[in-house]
Amino acid sequence: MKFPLNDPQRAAVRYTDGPLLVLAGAGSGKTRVITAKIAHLIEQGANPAGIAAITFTNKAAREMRERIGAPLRRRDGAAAAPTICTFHALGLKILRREAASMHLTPRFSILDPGDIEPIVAELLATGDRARVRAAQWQMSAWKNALISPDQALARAATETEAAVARIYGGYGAALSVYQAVDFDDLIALPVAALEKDAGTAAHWQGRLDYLLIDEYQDTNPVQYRLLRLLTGSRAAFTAVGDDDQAIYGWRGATLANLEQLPRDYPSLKVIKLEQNYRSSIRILRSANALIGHNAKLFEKALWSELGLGEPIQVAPAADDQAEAESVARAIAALKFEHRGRFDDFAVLYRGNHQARAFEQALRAQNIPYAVSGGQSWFDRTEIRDLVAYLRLIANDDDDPAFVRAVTTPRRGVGAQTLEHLGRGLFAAACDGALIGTLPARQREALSEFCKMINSLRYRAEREPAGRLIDELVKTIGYEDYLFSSCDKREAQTRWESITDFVRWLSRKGEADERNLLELTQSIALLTLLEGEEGQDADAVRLSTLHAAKGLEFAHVFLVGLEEGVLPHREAIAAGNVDEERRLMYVGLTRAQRSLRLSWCKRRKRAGEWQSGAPSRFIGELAQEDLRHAETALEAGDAARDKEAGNARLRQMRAMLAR
DNA sequence: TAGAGATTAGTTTTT
DNA sequence: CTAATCTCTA
Repeated sequence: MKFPLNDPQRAAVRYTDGPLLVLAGAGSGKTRVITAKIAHLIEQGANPAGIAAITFTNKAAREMRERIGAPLRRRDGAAAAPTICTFHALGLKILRREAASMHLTPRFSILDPGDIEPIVAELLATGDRARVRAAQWQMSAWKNALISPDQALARAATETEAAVARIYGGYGAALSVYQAVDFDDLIALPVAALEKDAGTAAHWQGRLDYLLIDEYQDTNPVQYRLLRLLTGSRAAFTAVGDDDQAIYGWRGATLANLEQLPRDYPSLKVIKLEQNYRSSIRILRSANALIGHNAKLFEKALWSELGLGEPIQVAPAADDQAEAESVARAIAALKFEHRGRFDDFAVLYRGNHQARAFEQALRAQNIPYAVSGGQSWFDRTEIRDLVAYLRLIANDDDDPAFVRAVTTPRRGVGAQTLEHLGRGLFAAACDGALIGTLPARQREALSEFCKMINSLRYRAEREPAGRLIDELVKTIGYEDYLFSSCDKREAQTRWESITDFVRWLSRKGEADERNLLELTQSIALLTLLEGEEGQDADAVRLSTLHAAKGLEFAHVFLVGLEEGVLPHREAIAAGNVDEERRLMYVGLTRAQRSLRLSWCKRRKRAGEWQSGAPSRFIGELAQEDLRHAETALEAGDAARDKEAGNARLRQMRAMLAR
């Protein structure tokens, strides 16, 4: 084994006699344990193909694959590799095989929240996006908690909830008409398939010799059920997690899964990893002090041998712009002082929208940066356009994909023609009798469209993915469409992402030896092109706290530490401050050497200046390890006061005008 | 059908 | 106050 392991780590790697829970504190080397354990299992003679390691994000899966890659390849190059993927990717794999028992074609489409929004809007008969999203949110929560439409109706507490419950069943029906599933179904439907048929469960249990699961504290009830079904009575699994880093409660994750584990598995062995290899003593002491304010499930005390370290800086700023500027200056200074790299630095914040001020400030200082999180690469319009074609080629019941494909680029088919076709759009469009009554222009457009899709579908199983996608783009004249529908600059960048996408698909098709139809489904689960994300680029990371989990940086700037931001006001209102505290804990424990906390005295909210108070979490740290910046009144303050007064005046005038 | 102007709604985190 | 969506007009 390449890396030396400490005693508890080694114990966790070697223990394979039964279910194991590894409580891995921040920076205690949990990824090392998982990868070492996979290697250990294989050394012990396990079949690599029977091992699966499950993560929550693609990033984590990729990282683990990279870390496991080397030792595996050295052993026997051609042997089947262990499965290392996200929960959703595993669900997809299972559902592909079990689709029929769930009344689905194996070519089912996967719809993301953006695809689902119009469906839910129609069911609710509303154009109110906020309501639609709330409904999507609610139904997702029900699915993740294994609550059926009937149960939802029965227990709906408010009228709004009842209204959502009434469409919940219809939503499922709509998806099955389209032969489509949503993200939650990728876990829920495999669970249903495995529960429905003992033979199916036995099949998968037989295929899986050993299961490792990362970030166990972030599992939701459906995921736990899947875990139980897959491991069966043999219970050959290792769950790795840290209750102090549970930050996905809002997505249905529940610490009850962690509490429940020893009860469901009386023979469960628990190993704690408490030595931290990442942070200085001061950073760790503060993090421990903070998290001490939460009730704990398991007693755990992180310690470090890395030295006391620098005090943690606490600095107020006049507003978010001033905060960003001072962070940018501090980064420039530290970089100069340490001769380090830009990617030693991270700026972490609660919400994506907070990134903006920092982007501006860093750009002004010519400091390279990379924003993680934010909009997914596959969310770009042009990519969604192409993916609609792919979805339709794979699954002709996918009406939403048909609508998008047939109307982009414009080919004279609009709302009226679609109305004429009714439902089951693709079949209708290919139906000579049905379209016979349409004007010639529409009729020709539709039949040509159908011909193209059918021909591509026929060839998709026989020809390389790359060539087909290339041809598709040419056939539909997408380049011309782009350059005629938007200005040159934009068309250029969009066309570039199209060519990137085409290149990526062809490479992917060759590497995995998968055809276009098989590739189509996995696209829905991806957020980045592999190799993108400029991880090799030397740039300051701007990241949400959620997206920063699992990462580490020499210097961390934790910004926007105000009441209402962190802890977030919604969370305070909902009585969820504990999870916010864990979020802060995650942020603190990302830092290796230096940590700087900042908060804004004022912040603009919906165009209004609002005064802010420092987050209660600052007061919960180890005070002896903090160094408060001198709170000199900045010259800008007076000017800003005046501006705030002006804003109020403007608002009053606007009110009077109405 | 596209583009400009007006109006309006928004702010939590993501597979 | 933005950014995005909607609506109206050419």
